[in-house]
Amino acid sequence: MPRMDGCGPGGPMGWRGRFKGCGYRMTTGREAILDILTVSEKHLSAEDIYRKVTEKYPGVGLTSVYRTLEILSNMGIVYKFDFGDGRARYELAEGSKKPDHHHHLVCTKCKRVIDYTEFIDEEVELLKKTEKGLSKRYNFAINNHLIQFYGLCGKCKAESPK
Amino acid sequence: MPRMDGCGPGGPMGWRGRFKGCGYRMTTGREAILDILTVSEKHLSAEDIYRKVTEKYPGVGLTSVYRTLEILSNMGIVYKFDFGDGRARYELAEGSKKPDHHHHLVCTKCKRVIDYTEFIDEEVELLKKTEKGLSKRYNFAINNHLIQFYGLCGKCKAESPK
DNA sequence: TTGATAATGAAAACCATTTTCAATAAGGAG
DNA sequence: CTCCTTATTGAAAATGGTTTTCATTATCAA
Repeated sequence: MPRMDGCGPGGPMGWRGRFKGCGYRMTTGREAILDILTVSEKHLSAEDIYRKVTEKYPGVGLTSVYRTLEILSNMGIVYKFDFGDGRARYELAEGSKKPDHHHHLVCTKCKRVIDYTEFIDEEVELLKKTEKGLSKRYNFAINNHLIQFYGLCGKCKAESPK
Repeated sequence: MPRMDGCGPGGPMGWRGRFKGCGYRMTTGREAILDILTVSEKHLSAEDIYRKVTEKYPGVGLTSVYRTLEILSNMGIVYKFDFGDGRARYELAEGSKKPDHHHHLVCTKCKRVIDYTEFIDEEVELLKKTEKGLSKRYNFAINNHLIQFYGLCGKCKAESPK
C-alpha cells in the first residue's frame, strides 16, 4: 500500500508525475477518470464518472472509480462536495489560471447547482485573511475552504406554495 | 400530511407556535429533541440525539428523531451539516442574539470540528452583499450560507508523516 | 368525549460507499 | 526483454446511515 499522505495539493508536476512521486501506479482506469474530469462539466457523481468512463473503457469498475477519486481527493487534485442529495460530487481542482475559481449556489429543493465567479475575488481575499487568523488561533494547517449559498432557484421558487 | 413548505426560517413565535402554525402537532418526542438541541453541545449526529433523548424518554425511536430533524431542518430551526465523517450533524439555528453565529473549522483527518466566531462579522457582512448580488443575478431566493475551513488540527498535524 | 388523521416505533428496505479476496498488471531490477 | 514484487483491479458481499412501510397510538379541534 503506497503512502496516502505527505502528498498534499500544489506542486508543478503533472498528474502522472505527482502519482509516481507518491508511489502510485498510473493505470488505464485512472487516466480515463482524470480525462473525464478534465473534459466534463462540473460536479459529477461517482456514478456519473463511472458511466462516462465505461463508455470508452468498459472494463473499469465502479469500485475503482471510488478508489481513484479518494486518492485524487486526498492529493488535492479533486474536490469532493456534498450538495445534500445523498451522493458526493467531484470536480477537478482549478489549475493555475485564476478564472477557474468558483463557489456554489445550491437549490435546496431540486438540488440544482450553479457555479458563480462573481464576488469571488473579494471572498477569497477575506478568506485568506481569516485563514491566517484561524491557523494561528487554533493551530490548524488550513488547506481548503468551502463557501456555499442555499436557497430556491427561480423555478422552484415559482412552484413553491405561496 | 401537513404542509412542509412555506414555513421558512425567522418569525417571532416560539417553536410550539411555529409548529402549530405549520400544521404539525407537538409531541413528547419532538419536545424532547428540541430540549436536547437547546441544551447540548454543538453538532450532534442523529444517533447522538437519539441516545440523549432516550435517556429521559426511552419510548422515542430513532426513526422519529430523523423525522423530526428533517422537519426542523426544513423549517430553518435546525441546521444540518456534513463534516465528511459519513453522518449528518445537526445544531440549533442561532437565536436572536448575535454572538451565537459561528462557522466551522474541520480537521480532515480526525474530523474534529471547532466553532469559531472570530472574523464572523466581516464574513457575514461580505456574505450579505454577495447574497444580494447572487439573488438578483441568478434569480435565487437565498436563505442560508455555509462557510467551512478544512485542514489538519494541531494533533493530527504533529502525527502526520513529515 | 369523540373522530379524523398526524405521528409513532419496529422492522424491513434502500442505496451510496467500503471491504474482501483472488486474479491481474505496472514498472523497477537485472 | 523478462521476471518478480506488489499495487491495482473487478465482482460480489458487507456496511451503515437514512428512509419506507405499515399497523398502532396519540394529538387536538370540534
